[in-house]
Amino acid sequence: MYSCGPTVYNYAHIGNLRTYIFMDLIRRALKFEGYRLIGVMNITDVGHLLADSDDGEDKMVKASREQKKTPLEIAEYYSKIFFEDIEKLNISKPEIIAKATDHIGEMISLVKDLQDAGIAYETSDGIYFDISKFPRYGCLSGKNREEQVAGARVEVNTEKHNPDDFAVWKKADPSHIMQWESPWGMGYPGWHIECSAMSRKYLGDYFDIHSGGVDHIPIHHENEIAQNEAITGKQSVRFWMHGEFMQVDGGKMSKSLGNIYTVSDLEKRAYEALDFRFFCLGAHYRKKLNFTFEGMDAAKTARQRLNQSLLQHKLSSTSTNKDTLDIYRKKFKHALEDDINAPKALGILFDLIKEEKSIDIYKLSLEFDSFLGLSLDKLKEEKKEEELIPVEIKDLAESRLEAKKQRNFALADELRGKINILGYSIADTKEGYTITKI
RNA sequence: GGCACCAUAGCCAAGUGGUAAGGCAGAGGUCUGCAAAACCUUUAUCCCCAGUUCAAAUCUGGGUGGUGCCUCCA
Repeated sequence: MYSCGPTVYNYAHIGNLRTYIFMDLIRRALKFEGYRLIGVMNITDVGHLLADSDDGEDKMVKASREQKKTPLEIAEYYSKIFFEDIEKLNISKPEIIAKATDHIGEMISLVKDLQDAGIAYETSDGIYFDISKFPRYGCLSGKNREEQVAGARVEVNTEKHNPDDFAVWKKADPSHIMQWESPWGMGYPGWHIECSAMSRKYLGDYFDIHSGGVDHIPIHHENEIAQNEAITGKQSVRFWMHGEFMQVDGGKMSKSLGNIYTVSDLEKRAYEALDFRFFCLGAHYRKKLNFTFEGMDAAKTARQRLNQSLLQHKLSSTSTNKDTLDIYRKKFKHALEDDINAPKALGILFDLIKEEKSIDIYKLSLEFDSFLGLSLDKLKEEKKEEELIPVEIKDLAESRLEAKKQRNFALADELRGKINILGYSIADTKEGYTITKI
């Protein structure tokens, strides 16, 4: 399986992350079903152009200029954050992580093969893929090229044989920060070539699954197919799987609207990364999902209750009969097999935990969690903060307990008020009380 | 302008021919001195119109509304 990974020039936002959660769900579903899996994900640290597929500045170069760091520093910094983010989200790391800059040789070699086969040609500014040599071009998106108006928004490059020909290699002028030696002088790869070169290196000419965001269908993946298949003449990818976009407040996410959020933005608002994962699990991957903080609140509460309930199952010594468990197991498996229906699977888990408390249900939930990835095996036993409660507060709580015992509720309520004002809340339990920081 | 997709309770969201999963919120209740938490119960006929069918949220046609893409984007 090959998955389009991040271009590490900025923090990953919740939309990006939804797609990686989607990738993770494919991976987990396959493993749940007992498949062995080799997953490859690229890290794009060069060659991803900003303006359009052939012209404009490289994203890495732009970030490097703006942040006054070298492209390498930019890539390292954002890669690090990316991997921290996906770890928090319980996104399993693909078996092979492939950095574009580590594979320039493979890319050059592929470009050369294309050129030697007469599929790519040289112009004054680079090597271009000739789509007239690949009649199936556009097969993935069903795009009819005749209907597209060439150059409607992009100035037509007169050296190109066809308007949709795209660069597989760009020649660099001496001032360009990132460039490598090649048969065509100094230059750098086109964005699309990296995925072809790296997927072929690790997975061969034909592999099972390729995942990515829906936005990649019309250009990036069409180009990838062209690069992969023009030479071999054979199908390269068995299944293309695309994750739908996330929207925010019913519309597009964009910087100008200020509605792009990162994991740390969510954390600042007191959500855990797993609340976001839970939120994503609530919708099918092929459907747009509307992100709102109301929705995040719902996810957060639901997850808390799920954990709470599971904790009770865990502590139970009762057992559940096998047939009942098997029915749930079967339903859950069926949901996964139905195009990875995570929302349905989640619903089944919620049905399951409503059964009578039993250790078997806890165990089965852990099985389910190997797909859901909600860290159900790491339930918080609470109480951790007990130690951090100031003595002052503890004294007030003790006084309140004493007042309660003497049925002096007026005093008890007054003391509770004081505790609240000091930033703590107190809740009574059978044994006594618990204090938590507000 | 072209191409897609979507439209299910207050909100999010499953459901692709057989009579509406799940979550959040709300309401009622249990528990509690009270409260909080927790737990239990409860809340829809599926945008509109026409058609196909014994049977439609699910299929077809026509509306209406929304979103996305057509340029880099997960």
